[in-house]
Formats: sequence, structure tokens, C-alpha cells
Amino acid sequence: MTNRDVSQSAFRLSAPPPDERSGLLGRLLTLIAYHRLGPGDRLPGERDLAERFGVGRGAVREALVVLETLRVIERRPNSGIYLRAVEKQGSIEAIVLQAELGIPLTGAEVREVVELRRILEMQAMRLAAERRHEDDIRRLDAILAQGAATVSAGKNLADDDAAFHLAMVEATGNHVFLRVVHAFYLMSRNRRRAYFADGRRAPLSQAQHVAMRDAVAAGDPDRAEAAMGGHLRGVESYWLELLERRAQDE
Amino acid sequence: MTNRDVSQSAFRLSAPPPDERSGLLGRLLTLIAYHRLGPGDRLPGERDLAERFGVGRGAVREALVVLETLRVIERRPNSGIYLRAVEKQGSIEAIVLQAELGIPLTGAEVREVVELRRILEMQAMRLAAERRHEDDIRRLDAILAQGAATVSAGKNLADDDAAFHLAMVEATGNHVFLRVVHAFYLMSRNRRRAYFADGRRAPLSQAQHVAMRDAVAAGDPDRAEAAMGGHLRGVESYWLELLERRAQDE
DNA sequence: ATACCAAACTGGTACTACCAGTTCAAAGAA
DNA sequence: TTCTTTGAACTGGTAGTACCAGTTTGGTAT
Repeated sequence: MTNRDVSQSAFRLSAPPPDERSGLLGRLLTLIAYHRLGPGDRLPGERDLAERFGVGRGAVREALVVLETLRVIERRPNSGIYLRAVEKQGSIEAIVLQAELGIPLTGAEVREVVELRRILEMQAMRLAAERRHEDDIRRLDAILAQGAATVSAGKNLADDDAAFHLAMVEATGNHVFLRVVHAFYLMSRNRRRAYFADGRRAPLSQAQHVAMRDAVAAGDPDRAEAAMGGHLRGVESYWLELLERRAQDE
Repeated sequence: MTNRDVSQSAFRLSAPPPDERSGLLGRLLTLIAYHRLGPGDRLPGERDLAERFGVGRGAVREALVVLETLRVIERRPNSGIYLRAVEKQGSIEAIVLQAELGIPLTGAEVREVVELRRILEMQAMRLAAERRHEDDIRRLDAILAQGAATVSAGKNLADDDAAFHLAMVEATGNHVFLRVVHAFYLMSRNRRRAYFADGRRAPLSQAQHVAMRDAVAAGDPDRAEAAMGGHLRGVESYWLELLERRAQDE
């Protein structure tokens, strides 16, 4: 790439999946990254942005509303648009958005997500084992059956895997809990698909899932937690190894 | 300014308007509640909503964009606007929005938030005690000093309390963790202020906070976790008693 | 009863116009 | 020169219009 202007960002190069950051939101984040804007910095005005991106002002405003909702920016009437301390004040959904736009998580974020996921899911297993109802077990079984079909067909288990883990959290009966974990699965969908691209991993996951289901059905929190712990160890090692590989590439 | 760390803290809990539901967002949610709309149901068209609320279509669209990013609704081009399974698929920030609009949490939500908060903060204390740096301890001390001043002045400790707990999570070094807990504190700010409206609670909280700070500074995860556990027990009992009182009123 | 088609309606988008504040630099007063 | 004033330019907030390209729907012809 030789030519470099604002619209052709250097940011795109660092994104392994050139997942068409064509959307206005992506282009806005690209602009922020390109100009190295930090907390407190002021963005161009709405009219300026609209002209720069070749879209209407309404479209720009809608994108800005999203970023404001996610606590990425702050819009001060009659003054301007300002960046907030993203890494501290941003919402969890902001990371989800980031993932949807094809912006990969930073190394630090990956480690943090992995750590938090473990905390949440380990506790979820305890609660699920203590409180599970028949409906929960039936839902788990249905997902496992679906997963078995997916494995047989040689398809990607990623979504069935997510459904299983989310159903486990749902079995805690805590919907707020479910929302939080759901956000984590939304932000890591691409990585999960990549993980299961290696077909050998799916059967192992399925087997571990079955063990987890049984522990929960038996109402054994300790066994359930241990099963989840072992399951997560395998997944986490993949994520962290991937980080090391990425670090060596640079 | 000596306590610049505190006042210039990244956490702005001073919220948007705790105002009535005068905003378009609140009116939209009111409409949804009034018509008893559930998952899958279709909302009136944008033009209809605009006329109904006496605002421009652009304003309606911006409100809808917010609800869509929070996964409350789904907008299908050339078809309509549909409600999603809020309690399962909605984002955590949707609850924050709800709180900002003055819509109280349901009893189930309160119990779930309390439970999840305990899980998160107990683990946060362990990690904080293991990893705390000097900066973290200094930040905690600054917040405690600020809190002491607040108590002396007889003011409401709510925001200092939140700042302390968030600083604890920040001491884990996990920013994603911080984001999640931050959302919890955003959604419960009003309740926290009500809690500290009884001035007798502030000194107790301060004392417990000091104990927690010491345990973390000493690098003792078990003591830190236990201190947080005791602290939370008191707070939780207030929340749950409040629920019983509310239930009896009905 | 079925197949078909056109009108009505939908969200997506651009553009214009106006308001009410903020910002800031130039003009004026000390 | 230094400080004050003031006004023009600019800002986000909002309403309104027009058009596009699909979906939905109801009535017509088969």
C-alpha cells in the first residue's frame, strides 16, 4: 500500500480479518485511531464528519449516538464531540461492537477477558448445580444433541458451544448474570469459530460438556465447577498461545 | 490539588439526568410497557412514533438506534421494529439506561444484581490483594481521605463509596473487569445514595473500607476477601429488606 | 381456493433550514 | 499595552421534506 490518507487507515492493516470496516462506525473508530486521539480530545464536528465520509449528517449523528451510548464519546451541545477515557469508562458492549467491526482484541484485553470469563463461569457452574430445574437439563440435552449432529456433519461447533455455556448460566436463574456472559460470547465469536475450525477439538469439547451436564444434573457444585475448570483450561491455553504467536509476529 | 486522582477520576458516576421519563427514550419504553409488548412484537413505524410523540423522525431514529445497540429492539429494513427477548438477550447497559431513566429494578433484578456483585467483588479482592501496586494503594488512600472529609461534612458518601470499590477492581489490573463492575455501580447509584442517606452507615462503611485497604496492601487475599464479604453482607441486607418492604406494600 | 400484481407501507438516507448556545478573535475602551 | 466588549462563526439539537428500495398486504383475475 503506497497511498495513505485519512480514509486509508493504517489501522486496517493490523486487522487480520479485513472484515470490511466500511460501516460508518468502523470508519469513525478508524479516524480516531488514525489521528491518535486520546481521552478528552475533540472530534471534528458533525457537518465535517458527514462531508468527510460522504454521508448525511443524520447518519453521522446516529453513529455518534451509538458511541455515546457505549460511553466512548461525549457530545457537548454547542461545543463539540469529545473522547472519553475509553479503557476505563467504556461499556462492555463497546468491546462487543469493536469485535463486530472486526477490530481484534488487544493482548491485554484477551488476557482480561479470559480471566473474567473463568471467574464468571466457574461460579455459574456452582449456582447451576445448586438450582437447576428440569427445564434447564432438558435444554442442555437438546443443545448437546444438536452439538452431536454438528460434529457428525463436520460443521463448526462454535455456536453450539456458546449455546451450551449460555444455557449453563441460564440454569443459575440469574438473568443479569446471563446478560454479562452473553456479552462475552458475542465479543469472542470469531475466535471461537477459529478454535473449532480444527475439527479435533469439537469431540473433546462435547465430551467435557456432557460431563458438565451430568455434574449439574446430579446437583454437585464441586464436580460441576471442577469440570468447567478443566474445560476452560484447554480453551484458555489456545487463546494465550495465540497471543504469544501474535507477539512474535511483531 | 492533592486529591486530584479522586476528583479527576475516570469514573463519572454523576449521572445523566435522574430526571423524569420526559426523554424520548423513556417515553418509548413507557409505550412498550403500556401496550404490554413482549419479545417478537412489532412497534409502530418511525413516522407513527414521531407523530405520536410530537417530535421529528430523526429524533425517533436516534432513540431507536440506542435501543438497538443495547439489544432491546431489532430494526428490520422495510419491515418494522421488533422487540427482542429483553431479559435474556438485552445488554447490561440496557439496565444502566433503565436506571438512568428512573425505572426501578424489579425484585428479581435486584436479587440478581446483588448476587452477581458479590461474585465479582469477592474475586476482585483476591486479585487486588495479589497484584496491587503502590499506585493502587495511593489511590485507595486518597479516596479514603476524601471519604473521611465527606463523612465529617455530613455529606452523602455514595460516590466515594463507589469510587473506593471501583478502585479496588482497578487494582486487579483487569480493565474489562472494571468495565463490568462499573456498569453495576452506574445502575445502582440512586439506591446507594438512599443507603447512605442514613448518616450512621457512612462511618461503618469507611471503617470496613480501611480494613479492606489494609488487607490488600498487606497482600493477603483471604483476609481481603473476607473483609469484602462482611462488608457486602451489610449492604445486601439493606437491599433485600427493601425488597420485602416493597413486596408488602403491594 | 389459488396465483398474481399493484398500491401502501417500511426503514435507510440525504439535504435543507432554523434554533440556541459556545467559542474565539477582532475591535474598542482603559 | 492591557483589559473588556461584542459580534460573527461554529456547535450540537431538532423538524421537516423528499426519495430509494425493499416488504407487506389486500384485492383482483384466474
